[in-house]
Amino acid sequence: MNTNYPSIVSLDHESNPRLYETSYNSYSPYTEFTPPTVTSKLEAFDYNYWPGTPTTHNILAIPPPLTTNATIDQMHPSPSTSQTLETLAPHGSSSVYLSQINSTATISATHHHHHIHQHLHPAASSSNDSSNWLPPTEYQTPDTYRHYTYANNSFYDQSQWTTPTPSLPSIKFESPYSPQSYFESSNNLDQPLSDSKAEEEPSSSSYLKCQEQQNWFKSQLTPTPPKNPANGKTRTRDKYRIVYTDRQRYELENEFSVSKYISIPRKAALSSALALSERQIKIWFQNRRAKERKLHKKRQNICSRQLNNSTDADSTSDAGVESPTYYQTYA
DNA sequence: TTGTGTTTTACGACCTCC
DNA sequence: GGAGGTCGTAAAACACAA
Repeated sequence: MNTNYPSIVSLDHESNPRLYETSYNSYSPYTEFTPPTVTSKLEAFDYNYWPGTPTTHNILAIPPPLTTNATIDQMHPSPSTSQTLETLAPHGSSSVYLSQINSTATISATHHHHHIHQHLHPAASSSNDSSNWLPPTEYQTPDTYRHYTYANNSFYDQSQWTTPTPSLPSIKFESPYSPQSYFESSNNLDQPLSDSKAEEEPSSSSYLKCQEQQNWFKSQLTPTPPKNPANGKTRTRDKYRIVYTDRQRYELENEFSVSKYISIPRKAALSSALALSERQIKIWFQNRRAKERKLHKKRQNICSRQLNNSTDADSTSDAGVESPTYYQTYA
């Protein structure tokens, strides 16, 4: 079976482009991990591909409306619009329907993940409120496509960008985060294509635009930097701490939901995938466990108060997070 | 807008384990 | 001794009521 999958690299078509962080905030609160409702899927189009290093990802993919020949993912059929939802699974990975992003969406990708998305709808005032969604006829076709061929359970990149359709207005991705000078030197996340593919790229405006988009996306992997990252210290007078992007938090939370203690290989993988140092990953997990303990303690206090239990001597236990055995005595 | 409380990064002190 | 754990805390970022 051969199916052309449209892989879209698009500009956000909204007049006020929303950043990745905003969208995640709106339907997938990383702090609580409440699975988003089914309806929220219609707020965004996501396209994903994996040309690099190992990582784990959650993916949402909804095809553009013109892709009538797209295969519908049988595992996650759309509840309302049977022809428009699909999941995309290049290179043996799988992607998911957003409503399941926190339950069954953990994906072991074999390659680095780059992610560019397009909002198809204005944000719903609530996740169940579809009254202000744009109708499908209002979807905008992205200006460039890249086709994959699906065969033998794999996707094969045909390595050709479509000719841009009438150019979109020039949209500058002026993220408030990540000055270019910072992320340019930070890592190798600007390798969205395999080496062999890169030299095949036409030096067209669409390709340059694509690169610009990838740079923008890369900025979403890069936290607000310290003023002077070169000195090796992040706690400076200028910048006491940086703020992680929602995607970084999301991936960290995802990992935390799998295990409260991160393994060394996973730490290295996350460090690479999220453009954070291993020390930052380690400390994030330490802080996250502390938060868990704090929340658990609070819940316990409430519970014990409700039970009017006067014997509260044991209420300081750390049951929220199970420590490694050799730390339990210390704790 | 401002004041205030909470959450998020980041670290030091101190500890255990290997 | 080094890595990584908890605990406590600083300060930035954020949320929100007034």
